[in-house]
Amino acid sequence: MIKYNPQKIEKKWQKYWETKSLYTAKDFSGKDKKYILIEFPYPSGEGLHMGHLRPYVAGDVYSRYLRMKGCEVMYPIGWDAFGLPAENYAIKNKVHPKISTQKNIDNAKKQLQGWGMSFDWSREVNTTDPDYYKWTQWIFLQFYKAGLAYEATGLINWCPKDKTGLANEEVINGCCERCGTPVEKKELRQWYLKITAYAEKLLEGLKTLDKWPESVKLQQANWIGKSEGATIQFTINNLQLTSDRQSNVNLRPELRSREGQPSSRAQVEGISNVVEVFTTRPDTLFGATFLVISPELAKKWLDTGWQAGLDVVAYINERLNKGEQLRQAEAKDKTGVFSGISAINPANQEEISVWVADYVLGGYGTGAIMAVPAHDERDFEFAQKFKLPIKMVICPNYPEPKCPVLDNAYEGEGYLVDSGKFDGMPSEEAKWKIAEFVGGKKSVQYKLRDWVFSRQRYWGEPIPLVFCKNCAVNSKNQKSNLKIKEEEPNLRTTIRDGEECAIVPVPEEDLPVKLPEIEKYEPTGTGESPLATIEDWVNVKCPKCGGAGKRETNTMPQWAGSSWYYLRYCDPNNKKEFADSEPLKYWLPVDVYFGGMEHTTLHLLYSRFWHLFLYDQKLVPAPEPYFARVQHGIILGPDGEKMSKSRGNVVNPQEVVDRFGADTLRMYELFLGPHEATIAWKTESIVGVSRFLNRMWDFFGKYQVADSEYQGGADIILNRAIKNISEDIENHRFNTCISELMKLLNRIENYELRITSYELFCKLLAPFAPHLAEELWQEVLGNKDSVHVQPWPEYDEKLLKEDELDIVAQVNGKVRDVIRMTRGINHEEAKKLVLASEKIKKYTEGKAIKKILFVPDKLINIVI
RNA sequence: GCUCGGGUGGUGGAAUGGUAUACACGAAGGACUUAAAAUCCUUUGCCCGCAAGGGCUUGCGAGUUCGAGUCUCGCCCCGAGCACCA
Repeated sequence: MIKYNPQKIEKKWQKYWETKSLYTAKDFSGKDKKYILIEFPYPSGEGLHMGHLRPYVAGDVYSRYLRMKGCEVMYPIGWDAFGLPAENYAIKNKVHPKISTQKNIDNAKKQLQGWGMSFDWSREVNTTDPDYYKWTQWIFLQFYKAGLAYEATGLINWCPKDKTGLANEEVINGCCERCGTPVEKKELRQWYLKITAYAEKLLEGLKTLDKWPESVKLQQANWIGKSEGATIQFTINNLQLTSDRQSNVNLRPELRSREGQPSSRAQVEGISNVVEVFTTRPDTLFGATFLVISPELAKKWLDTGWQAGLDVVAYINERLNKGEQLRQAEAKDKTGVFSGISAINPANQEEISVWVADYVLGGYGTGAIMAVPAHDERDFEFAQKFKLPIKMVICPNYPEPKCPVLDNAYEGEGYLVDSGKFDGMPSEEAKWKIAEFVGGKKSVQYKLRDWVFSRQRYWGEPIPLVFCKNCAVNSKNQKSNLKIKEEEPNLRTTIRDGEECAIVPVPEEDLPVKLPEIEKYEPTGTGESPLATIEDWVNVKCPKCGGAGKRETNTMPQWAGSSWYYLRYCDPNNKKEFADSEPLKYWLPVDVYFGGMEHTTLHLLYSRFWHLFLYDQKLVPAPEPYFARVQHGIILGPDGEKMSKSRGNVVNPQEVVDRFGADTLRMYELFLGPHEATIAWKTESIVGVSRFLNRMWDFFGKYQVADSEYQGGADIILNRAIKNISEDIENHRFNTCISELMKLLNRIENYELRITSYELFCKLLAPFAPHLAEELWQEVLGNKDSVHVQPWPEYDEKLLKEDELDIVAQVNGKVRDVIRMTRGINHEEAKKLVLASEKIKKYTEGKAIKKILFVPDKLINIVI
C-alpha cells in the first residue's frame, strides 16, 4: 500500500484548486450569500505565525462548510500593509517600504496557499495600493466635510521611540501598543476624528448585535463609558488675578481638553466667578466639603490670569510634567495642594476650600469635581490625608438617630440626613430634586476621547488637505465686503507658520495624493512628519485659487485602511467609488467576523464608527458592519508563556507543515481546545492528529469497488456523526468536530461500507483536511469533480435512534445498574425490569419505595 | 479597586440538570523486529481488596432537587480588560 504523503498531495490539490478558481465568489448569485471575514494580515518580514493560523483556519472550515451547504460564500483576503515595521526596516536597510512590503506579501501568500486556505484571491486588496488608499483619503474628506475631522492643539499621547502621536486606544497600560515604550504627554497640533460624536450611536448599536460575544460588547461599552449626572456651578470667592487682568476679568479661554473637546469652563465674569463640576451624585451635594480641580484646569486658570501661590504653581507644573506611567504608579498615594481659593456650596451656602490635585482628571467631565468624602472613596482618602471635613449625608437606614462613624466612604444608596429640607428623602429620588434646587443641568459624560488621527511618520496615507494663505484672505474679504451667496460653507482656517491659512480639501479628481519617493524615512521627532522636508511635494498649487499652497504632511494611522477594507472586498476594482451600492447591498453585512480580542477597542470600534458614519452619509446599506463576531484565544508557546522571539518559544507553523503536512497542522490547531480559549501549543500531541490522518488514508485504502449493501449499525453511527459535526461547525466548536471525526473512524473502521458511506465520510472530512479529502474523493473513490463543491450530507432523523438502548437504573440518584431495554418502553414495564435486577434488589431489599421517577429512554430513579 | 471569563485525571480537554473523566497526548505491559523507529493489542481518575466487590472524586463550604461539573449563595485561587472617569 502506498503511504500517506501529505507534502505530495497537498501541492497537487492547491494547484488544482487555483486553476479551477474553486473559491471565487460571484456577485448577485441566486444563492444564499455568506460573507466570512478574517482580520487581514500585516505582511511582516517574519511571515505569518500561529496568531494568524487560528482565525484563518476557523474561517476556512466554516467557509468550506457553507459552500457545501449550497451558499454563495465570499472568503476574501488582503493586506494591511501600511505601518511601522516596514518603515523601520526601510530606515535600517535603505529599502523602499513598497519593495519590502511586496516581497513580504508574496511570501505570506505562498504560506496561506500552503495552509490550504480557500480565499477568493480575485478580490485581494492592499491598503498601500494608491487605487485603494485613494478611497481611504476620500472617506477622510467626507469626515472632514461633515465637520468630524478637525485640527486642534492639545496634550496627546506621544511615543518617544516611534516618534509619533498615538490614539487613546493605542496606549496599553501607559505604554505604546506597538513597541511597549512608556508613553509621554506632548502638546501638539493634531488631526482628530470626532468619534465622540458617535459615542451614543456606538453604544446603542451594541444592543442590536445579538451574535456578538457579551464580553466584547461589554468591553466596548466600558470603553465608551457613559455616565449620566448633572453639572453644578459653585461660586468662587477670592480668586486672585494678576493686576493687568483685574480691570477686564474675562477668564473664558477657548478651553479645550487635552484632546480637543470642549471641557472645563472657568467662567470668571464680572463679580461672580464660577467653577462648574460634573457629578453623578447630586444627592450628596450637602456633603460636598471641598472642591478639587485638575492640574490641567488649574494651568488654564494660570494662563488666563490667576495669580496663585508659589507652592500651587510648583505643584501644577510638577504634576503636568510627570509621565503618564509615573502618575499612574503613584496613584495610590493622593497628592494635592490648597489653592488659596474658597467657594460656596450652593446647597447650604457654606464656604468650602478649593484644592488642586491630580486625582481629578483634566480630560473628563469639566476637569473639576465637588468632593464628598463621606460618599466617595477617593475623596475620603484625600480628606483624611489633608484633614478635611467629612460630612455624612446619606444613611443606609432611616430614620436612624445617629449615623455610624465612617472608616471608609459609604457609596451606596440610602436616605438623606443633614440635607436641609431633603432630609429623609431616598437618595435616588433626591438626585434630580437637589440638582434642580441648585440650578444644575442634566449632563451625560463619556470616557471615550476623540481619535488622534495623524501620525508623524512616512509609511501611511497622506492626509489630503492643502493649506492656502490666499484663500483665507479671500474668504475674509468676501465675508466683510460683498455678501456673496456662494460663500464656502465648509471653509475653515488654521494657523501655519504664524499665518492664517484656509484648509482646502484636495478635490476628488486629484485623489489619490500619492506618497512621494523619499530618501530619508527617519521620523524627525519634533512632531513634524518626514514628508515635511520634501519641498517639491509640500509646495503645491492651491486646488481652489491656484495660488501657493502647502500640503498637510502628517499621515493617517494604520487603522485608517483597515476601517473599511471589508467594504472594498465587495467591489475591489471599482474606479469610480469606494464600492458600488449594489454589491454592498448583496454582500453586507459580514456574516461572521473571525478575529482576536486585542482589537476589541481598536479596529473593531474604529470600523464600527466609520461604518456608522458612512451609513449616515447614505453610502452603506445598514448601520452595523458585522453581524456576528467570533473571537479566538491566543496560542501560547509550549512552555505556557506568550510566544516571543526573546523567549525562544516560538513555534513556526511552517515547521509543522514540513513535517506533518498542512492538514495535520489545521486539524491539530482546531483540536487544541475551544476556539476562544488561551491554550499552550504542545508539539508532542500533534502525532495524535497525524496518526488519525494516516489511519484515514489506510481505511480508504481498504476500499474495494465490490461494496457491500449491508453495513449493520454503521448507518446509525454515520448519521449521528453528520448531526454532531454539522452542529459543532455552526456553533464554532471546532475541537469537538475533530474528536467526532476520530470517534467516527474508531467506530466504523471494522465495518464493510457501501461506497456512498465512504463518500459521506470523505465529505465530513473535507472542511478540516481539504487536501486529504480531495485525494480520497478523486483518486481513491474515483470521482471527477472536487469534493469541495459536493453537497454537505444531511442526516436522517429516523436513523439517529437505535431500537435498543441502555437505561440507567438509579437508587436515590446513584447509578446502580444499566439495563438494556427497547426504545419507547413505558414506565410500568421499565419498572418491572429494573426491580427484577439483582444489583438493584441489593439496595431496595427491605426498604420502602417512596417513589419511582422515569425519564423515557434515559433512566429510572428509585427513591427509598 | 472595578468589570468580565475560568478552576474537571499525569497533560490538552469532553459532558441539552440524568452513566463525569468522551477524544487525544503521555505512561506501563505485550505482539512484530537481530535491534530501534513506526504500527497493532491491553491497562491507565483516586483509595481499600488476591478477587468478586465496595467507597471516594469536577477549587472550598453550604443550599435547591429524586438526581448538581452544570442552578443559587458565600469563600479561595487563576486569567483577561479597565484603571483615581467623580
